[in-house]
Amino acid sequence: MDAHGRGGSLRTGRDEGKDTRRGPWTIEEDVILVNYITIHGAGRWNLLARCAGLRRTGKSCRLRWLNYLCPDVRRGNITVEEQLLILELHSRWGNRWSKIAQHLPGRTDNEIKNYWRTRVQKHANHLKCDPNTKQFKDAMLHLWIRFRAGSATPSGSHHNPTTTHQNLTDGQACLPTPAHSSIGATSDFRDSDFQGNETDCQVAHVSSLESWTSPSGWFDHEQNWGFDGVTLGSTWDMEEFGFSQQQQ
DNA sequence: AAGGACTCCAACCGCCGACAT
DNA sequence: GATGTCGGCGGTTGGAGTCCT
Repeated sequence: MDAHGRGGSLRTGRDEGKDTRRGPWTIEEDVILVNYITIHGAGRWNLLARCAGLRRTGKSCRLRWLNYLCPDVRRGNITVEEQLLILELHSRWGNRWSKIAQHLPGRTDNEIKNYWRTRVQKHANHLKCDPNTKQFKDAMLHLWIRFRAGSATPSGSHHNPTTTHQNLTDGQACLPTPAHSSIGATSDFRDSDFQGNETDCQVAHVSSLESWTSPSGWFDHEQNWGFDGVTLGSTWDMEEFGFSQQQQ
């Protein structure tokens, strides 16, 4: 247990004026929270915490529900499609995690934030380039293509060529539905993908653009990144990608 | 097999804006 | 307008699990 009282300790809560539990949630607490929200709905978190008999702060209840207990939350690895989308959205909006999360159904801002800090930044450091640069995105694309050139599709076997853009609002991402998602399937780029590939950061080599097919239908027939009516930044269009090809 | 290093992620904190009183 | 409360956000931490030697 640390000085901040993690590990399920109790302390005097400033807000509630009574002992407030902190640290990891127990199954019993989860059950209480889920049952209460099922009956009364979410919101009014401080009141909820008191009425449900949870010795937790409203904030803690909200966080637990939104990041873990909410049935909409997708568990499992972030797919390659999601990784590429996160990369693009982050280059647009920076650390606006909640905004980014809005475009990845079932993913929480906390999860995306963790992913960015633990994986993307590490890979970027490995490649000695900024994760928001075209070079880094090209490297990611390259890896995706290499991955795809192998035996498996990057998102397991859920690629569905009939996937169509849903009726999206401006800037809304076209993502595979959760039903198509490969929960639990390892599909992200691991460290090994980056070993000894520093040159990938300089030039993304695509051997055959003709054979390009979109991950889960993310690229339309004009090879635009999968935003309805919105090409996500010129750095992602195939023309520039072809330019990269010429640079090698 | 052991233990140190590393990775991942759940959960906390502080800050800020919106809203109520 | 001032103050208090609440919800939401981004940054950070540290425990648990995994990997490596």
